[in-house]
Amino acid sequence: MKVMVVDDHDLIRKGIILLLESYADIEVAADAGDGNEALVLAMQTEPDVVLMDISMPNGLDGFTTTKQLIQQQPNIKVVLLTMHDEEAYIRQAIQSGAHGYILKKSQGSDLYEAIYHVYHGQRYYRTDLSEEQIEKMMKEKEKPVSPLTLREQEVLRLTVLGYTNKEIAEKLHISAKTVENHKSNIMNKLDLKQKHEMIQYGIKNYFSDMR
Amino acid sequence: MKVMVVDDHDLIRKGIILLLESYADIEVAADAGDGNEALVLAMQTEPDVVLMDISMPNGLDGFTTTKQLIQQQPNIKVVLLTMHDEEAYIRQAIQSGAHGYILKKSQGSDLYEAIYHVYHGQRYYRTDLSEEQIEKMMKEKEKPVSPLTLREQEVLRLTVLGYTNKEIAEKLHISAKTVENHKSNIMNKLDLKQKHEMIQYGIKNYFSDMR
DNA sequence: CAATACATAGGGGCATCCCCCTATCCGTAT
DNA sequence: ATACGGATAGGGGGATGCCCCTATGTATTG
Repeated sequence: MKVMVVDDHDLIRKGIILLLESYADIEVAADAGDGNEALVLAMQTEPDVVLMDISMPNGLDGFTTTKQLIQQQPNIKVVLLTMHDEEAYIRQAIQSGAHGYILKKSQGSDLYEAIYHVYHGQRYYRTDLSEEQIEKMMKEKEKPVSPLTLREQEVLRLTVLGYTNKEIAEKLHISAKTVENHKSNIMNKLDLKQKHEMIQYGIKNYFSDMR
Repeated sequence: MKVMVVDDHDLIRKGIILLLESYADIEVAADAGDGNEALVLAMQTEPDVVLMDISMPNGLDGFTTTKQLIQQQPNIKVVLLTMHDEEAYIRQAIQSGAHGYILKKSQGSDLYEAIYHVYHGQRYYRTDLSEEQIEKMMKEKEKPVSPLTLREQEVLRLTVLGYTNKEIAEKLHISAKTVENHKSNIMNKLDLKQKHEMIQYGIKNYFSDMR
């Protein structure tokens, strides 16, 4: 099985490569430090399976890269690797088309298991969520990850970062009044009464891998 | 050199162990998944060098564990491993007494370098900060990590979480006016002009490993 | 075709925040 | 002893935010 490893942390990537190479039937064909590099190297080396971290820099995160990779090489299998075990992450993983999902805290043998299963065309999601929940999410492929619209998400993100309505309005090229409306719609949709509930919802859902 | 590896992510830990074992003069004597386990195993196996992640669960993070480890075994050397390259982290590392500091994004060879140097009694801090800045921080061992007072830090933290002045005042049992004053003092101290700069400073310094 | 969702924008009004002051009390350091 | 930093609190005024309302254009969907 030809595997490519994608992770922006050099040290971690090297360690994972050694882990993979300890299996006789795995060959690490390439490794990349970001999404763009991954797309290029996948074309050149044509790996069977790509093992990819979700948190990556330069705007091209693991989800986005997975989508593009599968579009580019439809037969490629992708296993996402992350420390996050939250519904929003798993839903995004499913919607990105990833074939596998494993946690950094999981056992070393899960890594091989995941690659083996997806190589043979099987799905492999190892999370704390139940198989039923995963199945349900697979059937809801079109359901938005967030109850908020894209615009509302942008407004919320900028609000968490402390920008005033006026500043947000300038950034998004709309009027401050519209920003107010978006905020008010967010509060209604999520059935929130106080500003701090909205901020904390935003932090939890859009900044959980802040760094 | 007998080395112990401490990281709560099993997969990452196993990878790093393989990386270390590829060096002939390094022997991985033990590995631990949290701070408590690390303290116990360090007693039992007496490693020369401990390579430890900073972000760890159960309240006992890398800094705290380092302090306790050095108190328990004064001849032990600790190398901290993290993805954070920010002044606050490095200052805390210095104050915890850690002998080395390397980033997950750094090169594989830095890992060996760090262990080799601290084993031979030298300090090894590989960050984007200049050697002068590190030297300065070493001389300021007692200086608080934050330029803000404890009260200001509390106010900032609650502000980031979206609480209004009135709500913060109630939580801290002070008047809303005093909260305003603290905020204004924060802005002056940090030489900030806009609210979002303060919020983002707060996020960076008090919520960087949110999850 | 009608209904719905989404993004846009404004009016009016009240609450809150932010900024520039002044002020007191306490503890520590020079 | 005096000076300084830290925490507390208030006045006044202008800016901003938030809430309730109305309104329009577009796109999608039943």
